Amino acid sequence: MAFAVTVDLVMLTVREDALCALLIRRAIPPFESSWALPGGFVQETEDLPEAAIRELSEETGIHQEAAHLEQLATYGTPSRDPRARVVTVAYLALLPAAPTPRAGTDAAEAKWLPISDLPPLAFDHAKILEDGVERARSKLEYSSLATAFCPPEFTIADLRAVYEAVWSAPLDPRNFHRKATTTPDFVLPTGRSTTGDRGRPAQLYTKGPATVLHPPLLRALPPTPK
Amino acid sequence: MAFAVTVDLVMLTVREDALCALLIRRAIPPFESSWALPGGFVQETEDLPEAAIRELSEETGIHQEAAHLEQLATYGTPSRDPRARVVTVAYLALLPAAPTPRAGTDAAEAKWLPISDLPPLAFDHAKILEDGVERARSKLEYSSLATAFCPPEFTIADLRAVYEAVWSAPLDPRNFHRKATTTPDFVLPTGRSTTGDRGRPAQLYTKGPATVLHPPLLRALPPTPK
DNA sequence: CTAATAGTGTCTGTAAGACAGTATCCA
DNA sequence: TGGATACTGTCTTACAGACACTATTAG
Repeated sequence: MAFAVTVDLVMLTVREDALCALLIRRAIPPFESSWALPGGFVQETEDLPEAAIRELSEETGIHQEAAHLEQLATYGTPSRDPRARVVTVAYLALLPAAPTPRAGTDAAEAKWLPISDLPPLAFDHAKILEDGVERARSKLEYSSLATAFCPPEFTIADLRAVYEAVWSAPLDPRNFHRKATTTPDFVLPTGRSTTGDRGRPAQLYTKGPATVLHPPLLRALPPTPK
Repeated sequence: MAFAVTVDLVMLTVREDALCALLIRRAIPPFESSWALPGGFVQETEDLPEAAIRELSEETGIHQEAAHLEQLATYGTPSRDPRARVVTVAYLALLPAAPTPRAGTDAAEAKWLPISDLPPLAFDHAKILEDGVERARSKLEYSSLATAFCPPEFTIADLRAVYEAVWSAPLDPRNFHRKATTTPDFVLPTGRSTTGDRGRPAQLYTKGPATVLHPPLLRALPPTPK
C-alpha cells in the first residue's frame, strides 16, 4: 500500500499580547481559498525534520530561524484528504515576535491570526492546530520554552506577557519575577536595561541553558474544586 | 513520492519489579533473527490507532486490552529501512502484569525483556524504545498513568512498586501512601483487602477518574546541584 | 512471642500566593 | 510633581521529605 506523506506546521507566536498561529489561504484545490496550516509533501531524500524546516520558509517566506521546532503528532485517518491516502506529520514551531509573512508557493495569502478567533480550516487542520496549542500551553509549565517566543534580549515583563498570552490568564508580576529569576539557568541577566519606555527601566535577560523547570511553573487549577 | 507506512509498538509492563518491553525475534528479512519492536504495515482502509490495536494482538498473541495506548512519535529517516522509504508511526502501550506472549505472524519468538538489559535491535528501534521509556517515565510524574500498569484491583504498595520500577529509584512508602491517597480521584478504595500474604492486609484500590495529577508527583532531581 | 508489612502522625524546610512598600524612569 | 513601571520584602499556607510510631496479619 502506497501513502503520500506530508508535513504540516503549527507555527505560533505572540503578537500584541495574543497567541497567534500562521495560516495560509490555499491557492489550489482541494479546499481552494480555505485557510489551512502551511505544509507540503516530503521529498524523496528528505528526513522529516528537514522537510519541516524547508516548508517553514518556503510556504511562508519567513527565513528567520524558528526558536523551537518539535514534532507534534501524526494524523492519518483514511478520509482526511479527498485526493489520496495522505499521512501528515505535524510539527510545532515557536517563533519570537514575527514579521508579517509573505505568501509562498501554493498560497494566496499568509497571515498571523489570533487563536482566539479562527476561521474554519481545511482538512483536519483545526484539530491539529488545537493539539499544537495545547502542547505549547502545557510545555510552558515544566520547560523553559517560553523564551522561544521572546527576542534574543527580553525583560521579565516580556516573558510574563508570553505566559499570560498563551495561558490567557493574568499572573502576579511580583511572584512571577521571583520565580523566573530564582529558577536556576532559566534566564541569564545581560547587565543591560531597557530605555525609552515610560516607567523604570527593566533589566534585560537572555535565554538560559535550562530546558526543564524544576519545580514547574504550574497553571492555577481552573476553579480548584475543594 | 510513494511511502510505505508502518506502526511499531513500544509495549511496556512491570514484571518482578522490573520495567520490561515486549520484543519479537524477526522471522523474515531484513534483520532476520534480530530482536525488534512488534509492528507492521498500515492497511489501506485503516486509521493509525486501528492499525496499532490490530498489531498489538496479531504480532504478539496478546488479546488483552492495553490499559493505555497513545501515539509516541514518527520516524522517517530515508535510510532507516533498506527495502524502501518507510515511515513508521510508533505507539506506546502500557499493560498490567502480562502473560508470556506467543509469537505471531512474522515473528519467531516474542518475549518480555527487562529494559535494563536489552539486546541490539533492528532498524532504529533502539531509539524508538528509548523514546517510549522516557515518555513513560515523565508521564508518571504528572498523570495517573501508573495505574495502567496495575491489575483492576491493586494496593498502594503495588502502585509504588510501579513507580520504583519505572524510575528505578526507591520511594518512601509513607510519603507515597499519603500522596497517592490524598490526590483527589487518583485511586478509589474498594473496601476490600488483601489476604494470605505475610504482614498486615492492605486495602485494595481501583483506578480513579483523574487523568492529571495536580500537583505532580515529581522525581527527585538526580544529584540536586546546589 | 517475632517478623513483616500496612498505615498514621509529626516536624521541618521550601516554595507558592497574596500584597505592601521602595526605586527609577517620563512628562 | 505625578504617573507608570520595575523590583524587593514579608506573611501565611500548602506540601514534600524525613522519620517515629501504631496496627494487623502469619508463623
